[in-house]
Amino acid sequence: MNAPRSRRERPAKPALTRAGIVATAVGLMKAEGLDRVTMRRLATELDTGAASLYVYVRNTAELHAAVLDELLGTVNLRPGKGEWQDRLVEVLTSYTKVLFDHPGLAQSALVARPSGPHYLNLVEAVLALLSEGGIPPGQAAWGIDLLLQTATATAAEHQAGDSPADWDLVEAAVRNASPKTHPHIAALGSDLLSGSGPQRLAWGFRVLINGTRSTPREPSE
Amino acid sequence: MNAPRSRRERPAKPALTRAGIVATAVGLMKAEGLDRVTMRRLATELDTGAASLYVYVRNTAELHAAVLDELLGTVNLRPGKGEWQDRLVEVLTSYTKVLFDHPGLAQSALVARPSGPHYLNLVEAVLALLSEGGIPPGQAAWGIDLLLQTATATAAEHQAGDSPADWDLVEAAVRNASPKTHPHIAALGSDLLSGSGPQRLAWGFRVLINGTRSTPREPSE
DNA sequence: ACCTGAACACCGTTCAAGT
DNA sequence: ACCTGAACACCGTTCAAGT
Repeated sequence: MNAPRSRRERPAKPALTRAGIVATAVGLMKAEGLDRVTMRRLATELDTGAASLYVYVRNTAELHAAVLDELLGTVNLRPGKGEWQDRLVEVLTSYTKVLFDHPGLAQSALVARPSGPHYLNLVEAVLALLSEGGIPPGQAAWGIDLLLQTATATAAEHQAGDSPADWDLVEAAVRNASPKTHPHIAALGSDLLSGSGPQRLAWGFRVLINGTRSTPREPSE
Repeated sequence: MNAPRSRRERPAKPALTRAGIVATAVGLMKAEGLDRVTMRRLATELDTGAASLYVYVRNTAELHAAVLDELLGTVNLRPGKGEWQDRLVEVLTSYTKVLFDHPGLAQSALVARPSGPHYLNLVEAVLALLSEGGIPPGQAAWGIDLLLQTATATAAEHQAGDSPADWDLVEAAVRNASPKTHPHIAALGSDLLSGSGPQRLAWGFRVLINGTRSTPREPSE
């Protein structure tokens, strides 16, 4: 009890810093989801007014981007042993899972192009694996966007709606497709919706890896 | 002048119907963008209160989905002559362009799974082309998701931010990547960001078509 | 049945004024 | 320089009350 304290015992309001704001935002997001990470809600959490945050953060989009990069620090960039393709799928799956586990995060990754340090580490790790696999550099340079975009979009799609009602609609639409007007949909039927999420995603990554390897960029490009 | 009219000349407020609401929403979206298609704004346009719309529309997400399907009616499903791959890329590019031309639409397509009649027509057209190309049905059934998702995500990414500031950040991040810590990023350098949007997208579609053709689904799946 | 006004519970962002 | 309260201009959705 030797440190001097202010007269009244209070939760000790810490000085505002960008790092502190982002850290609080990450905590709030883990607790309540990204859509609750609003300027006003966050300000309340920090025991201040929303206006004060604008000294450290340009706007809500930038705040969400900072939260995203923080979370990307938890992606597993060092997969186990195995073929380079398997390890690549492992990294991409880890990335997808991080987005998937935090509703709203994938959405924000699609809208505001990530460029934080943890995102760069992810890009580097994926490029290293593509290089190890002998993918031509030009194709790797364009292919990585496709790989990360697919991961991000899959995460955004598969929990954004959240509501199974949407899925019921899709299922009904496929089932009710007339063989007259939509013969191919009718023929494939439930196979269009078959497979678990992870199964389809892993297959999708293989498709992209194989396609990137075998599809040259036009000479003029 | 023979039809009976109400005493005062007024802009003739039409009775509310779901079709009328959606049509007005489409007009509003074309004029001001999807983010202005709010319940309140739309109600003002229809000269009523926001609460009235809830008789015809479950919520904002459903309204946006209806607007999306309306717009999908303008996708070109009957491309010219040429190899099936080229025609497929043409259809997908048309779809991407429709989303791209209407800010916010792609976002909404990612969040609320489309299942309207025009969307089904698009799926049918793409499946027909994959079938014509001899893609095994099982691979086509899963591949179509990948194709449409890539189109949607690309549209969402490339105009959502809208701000070139985001891109400047990415560019700076790539340029400042140290060869020590990020050797592959440094080695590829500007090639990571090279190419026009349409060039990269067309290449991406080829990657997916080639990959879908050459990547079998696991027997157990 | 359909429509309405009012209410509840929120938003992002700016700005003049204070310390 | 940093922080604040108040204001401006909005949101989605629900509900009791009217026609």
